[in-house]
Amino acid sequence: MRNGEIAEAFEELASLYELDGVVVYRVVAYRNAAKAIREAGVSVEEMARQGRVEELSGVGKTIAEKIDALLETGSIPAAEKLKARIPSGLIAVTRIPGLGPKRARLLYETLDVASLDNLREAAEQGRLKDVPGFGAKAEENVLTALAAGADGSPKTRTLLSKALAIGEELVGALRDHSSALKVELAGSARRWGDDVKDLDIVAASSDPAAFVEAFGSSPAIDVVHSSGEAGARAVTHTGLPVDLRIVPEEAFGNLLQHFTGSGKHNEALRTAAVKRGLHVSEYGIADDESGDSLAYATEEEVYERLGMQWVPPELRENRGELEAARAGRLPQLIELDDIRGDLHMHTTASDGHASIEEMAEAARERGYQYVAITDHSASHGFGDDVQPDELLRQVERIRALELEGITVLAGTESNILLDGSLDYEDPVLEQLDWVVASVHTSFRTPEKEQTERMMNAMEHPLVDAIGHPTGRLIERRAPYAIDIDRVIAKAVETGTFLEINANPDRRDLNDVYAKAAGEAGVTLVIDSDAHWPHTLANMRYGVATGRRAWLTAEQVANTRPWAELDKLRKRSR
DNA sequence: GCCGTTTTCGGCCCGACTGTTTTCAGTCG
Repeated sequence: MRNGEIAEAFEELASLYELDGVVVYRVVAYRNAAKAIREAGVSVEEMARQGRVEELSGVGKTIAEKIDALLETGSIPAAEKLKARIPSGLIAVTRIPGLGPKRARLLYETLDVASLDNLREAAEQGRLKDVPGFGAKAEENVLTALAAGADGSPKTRTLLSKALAIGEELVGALRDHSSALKVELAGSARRWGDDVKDLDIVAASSDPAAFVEAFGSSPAIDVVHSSGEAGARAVTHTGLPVDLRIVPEEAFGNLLQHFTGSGKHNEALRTAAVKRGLHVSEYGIADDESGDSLAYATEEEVYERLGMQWVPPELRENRGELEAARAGRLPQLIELDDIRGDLHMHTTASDGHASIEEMAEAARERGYQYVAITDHSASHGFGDDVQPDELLRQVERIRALELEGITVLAGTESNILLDGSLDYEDPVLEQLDWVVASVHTSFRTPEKEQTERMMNAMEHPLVDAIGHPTGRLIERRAPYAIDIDRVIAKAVETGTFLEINANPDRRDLNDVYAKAAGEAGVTLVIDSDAHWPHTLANMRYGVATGRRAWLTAEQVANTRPWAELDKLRKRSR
């Protein structure tokens, strides 16, 4: 069973217990365990088999036993028992704004509301407003939410690249406002997560009223729901919620820290601070001993006051960054400027939209020293295939190029066939400078075969890197079934690089797997997979994933000049 | 239910808002 599926079972269990009314800390414990399982980076099923799940922070004896039961029988006995008493349809009811577990439970007990359909009926018949603690307003809010399309599913998220396009535009315009003192994008966008629920903008302004007014009349903003001197809540034309918060400049550091999150990072940071008699909020840090509360203008000062290094936003997920920051041992994270070349891109020979020269020139303008042209291969289909003779002609053209200031490498993104072999013969591959191997077919192959397919490909002496190793498309397609631990181990053993594909729809390897790979000693490459000259700029999403994976420049091959990278790969061993 | 620079028991972040209330519980971020 995959980590995500195990995590989901515990999230459901937490919701059921919450509806049952157990002490909140038990619910929190199950949710924390679910998060730890989801982000484990290695197979939790495998850990369970080895009796090691309690090594995960947040998993103790009780939850370990429940994991065992889940893996053995396919369900958690406690959850089955609860479902006999509490309809699981109530979980959807708790996702209606304004309704939480307590109120959903009350509706179940008084009105027999066990699903969203029941809820709609009760509200339409005017029965909701007579329940103690409810009123006309509550009933109206439920009907409004249902009419607006609330369907009890978790909130929709927006791909980071789409959210950033809007957020950077908004922030840029607000910085130009005459009253702007400080303006920053916060929240998960600042942490460079895969996707975001909303945009958080924090600001200091000499004239908050005028500033909020300017925000509300930005071209990207559709409706402003509420606004005042402290900020505003609005929605863009694309339906993305945006929160603007304003504080005095002297507390800007506290506000930025608070709204950058993550929630889990802040929670852990505050819990640790309380033990030292310090209380952290978005307004300042209160000290039990002196009795006063101090505000800080910068985040650096906030973290310093709490006795630790400033934590880069990409690391703020409560994955060990607080311990590292206290010990002064945060890694020196890779930066976009460290990248020397891009080793995965397409041209019109396959499904790209520009020539070799256009791609190379755009890369040179970005300051790169080298690029590899890696068009799709012989079995690719969709009319985008490149047959061996065509590839060899492309190699000749590349060798004959006369471009100043950039090295163009002849490469391929060769399909990994079902048996793990590539779709070019070795004599063809030997003519190339760089080989990326990727899975583009048979996504639904069972895990064992899919894993062995990829491991076989890594055994090939000419395969330099595996492209987008899990095949996921964020929000659109789940990763194919693959045992990532075995893939990582094989990458270490064979000296094959694993790619972080920087396409913002992919970001594959993801942060969790890339961190596991880095820790195991895998060398990674970060590539744009560009199909146009301008999408070479997607590199920043890959570097962000690398930063979220705690990677240093040292661990990423293409931070080196080509001659050095060349010596690092398996064919030079 | 988990966990330990205060602890193997007794805690477990902080603040704002809403709607229903005579002082606050529940929800949300």
